[in-house]
Amino acid sequence: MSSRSQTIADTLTRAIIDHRLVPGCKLGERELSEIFNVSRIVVRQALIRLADDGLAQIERNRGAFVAKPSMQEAMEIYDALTLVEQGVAAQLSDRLGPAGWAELRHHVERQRQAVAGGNDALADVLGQEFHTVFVRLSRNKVMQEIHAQLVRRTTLLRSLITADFDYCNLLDDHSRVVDLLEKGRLKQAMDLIDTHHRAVVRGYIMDREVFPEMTPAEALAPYLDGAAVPVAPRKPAKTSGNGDSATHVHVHLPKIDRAPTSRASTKKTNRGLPS
Amino acid sequence: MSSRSQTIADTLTRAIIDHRLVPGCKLGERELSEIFNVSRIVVRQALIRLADDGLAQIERNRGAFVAKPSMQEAMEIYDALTLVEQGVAAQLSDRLGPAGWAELRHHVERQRQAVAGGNDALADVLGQEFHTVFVRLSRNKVMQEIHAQLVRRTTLLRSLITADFDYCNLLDDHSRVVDLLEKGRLKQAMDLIDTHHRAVVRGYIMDREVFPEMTPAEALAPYLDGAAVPVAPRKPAKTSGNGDSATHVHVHLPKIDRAPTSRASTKKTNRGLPS
DNA sequence: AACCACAAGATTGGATACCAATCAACATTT
DNA sequence: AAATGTTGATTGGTATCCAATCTTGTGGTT
Repeated sequence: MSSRSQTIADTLTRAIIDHRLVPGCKLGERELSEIFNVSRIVVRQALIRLADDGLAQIERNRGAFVAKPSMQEAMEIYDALTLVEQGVAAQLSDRLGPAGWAELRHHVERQRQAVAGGNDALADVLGQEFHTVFVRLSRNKVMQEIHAQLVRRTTLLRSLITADFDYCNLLDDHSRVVDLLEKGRLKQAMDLIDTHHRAVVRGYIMDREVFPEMTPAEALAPYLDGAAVPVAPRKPAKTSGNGDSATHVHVHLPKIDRAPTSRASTKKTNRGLPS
Repeated sequence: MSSRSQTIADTLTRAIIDHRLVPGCKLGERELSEIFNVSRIVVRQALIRLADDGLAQIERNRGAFVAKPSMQEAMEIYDALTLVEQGVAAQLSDRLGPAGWAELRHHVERQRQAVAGGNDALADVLGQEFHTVFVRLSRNKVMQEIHAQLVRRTTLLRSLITADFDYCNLLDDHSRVVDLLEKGRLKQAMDLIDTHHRAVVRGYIMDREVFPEMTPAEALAPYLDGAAVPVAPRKPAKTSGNGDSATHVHVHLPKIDRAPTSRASTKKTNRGLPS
């Protein structure tokens, strides 16, 4: 059994990438210690882990908040992710054996069937997973961990932005990347990876503020007893600034202009996560 | 001022990359708390940070030790580093302006002068720094942090292995990488980066055990009062197994075969760090 | 009404003391 | 000598306390 602070950090990480804890949300020590029924010190250790992973930021004497990356940082994260996946692609094009290619194709096929069957939730999960499988085939655990961390941060970003892209065009990218790589057309594959990520980023419109729809206690409740995992807790981001009806609690506001500035033209919200 | 656990983690990191704390060395909570004059809790937080960075490993109910990566992990770290630097090279070849190229050339020139002047210590530092400057020019803080972390881990590796390579051949690699990149010969530059790192790794012979030559208290003493930074505390790795004269304290031994197995043909020890 | 100063409350960072569980090394017994 | 307790040391964790700092609310001033 690993340490308790680790399991709490894992739970918080889970809640963040599930968008149940949104950027800017305050993670108070006392509050969390009551939720998890541990001492404040264990909570603080968990928060240190989160901060090291870039998912939270700790401000001295102010406390910890779910990280709220700037647009600049968002671009950097996607650039880094692109760089890593391109590099892995280059390695795989040399070293990957038949079994590896088969696994990639199998995965793509499973996702295609999910899409065909209308199972959007599964398709989303598989789409996310593709990148993970891709990197795992490099058989480099260090690289895997770096990649996983970047993926978590991109997932965090998605609750801060409003997606606005042509979703369907992204569906075939995975398949084409595998094709290109296996045929040895590395350059084209790398370009496609770049385009793939750029297509996601370009559609992003970073909203000024995001309002939590529940308290940390409510957000974390589903994870506590190790019971049912919530299937699709994500809702489309509310971008209208005056939607102040619900309990907008515990959000850290810079106390300046919470004016309604973002009227995103939401062709398609990021309910379905890009992959 | 940042938190105390952060400064302690920084100090320990420093001591590790300076090879004053060697892999396997036990980092006891009570001992460190007395050294730094803080409570055990702060020390534990610092150790969590170190473990997250891959510089320490915490074993449940056993304590924290300076990380002792396997040969496999060492290869993976170098592969990851290669991948990152190749990716940065690809980005720079597109995006870097004249000022950037000038900075790189200036840096190489400074190192060359240091070598010419016989200032080996400075040359080593500059050689290490080149990679950092290189990545910084990508203007991607996320990538910088990932790279810095990998560099720290490679530095850690160097106290676990015995270098055995032709040192002089590496000296010009930096200059040639800059040349190739500026001329747009990206592929060759990337190959050279790969070769550069491979040349380092291939010369490595991983020793079975490494014995600390001082207690953590002695190792950390120079950093405590923020006073003099030790210039070159590094000694060539002792590889003869029966050199059991000094105080081999606090090392974590698996209790099996501490037999003298490594008789490295040390053409040139890694007193001067490869860069 | 806007604005500044100041006091009160809340939160964090940290110290200390204490306890249970576990591990390691030693001592004992066979 | 090997197996088996026993004991001490270390870790993981809790509870309590305290100082420093931040936030907030209050009240006076313009």
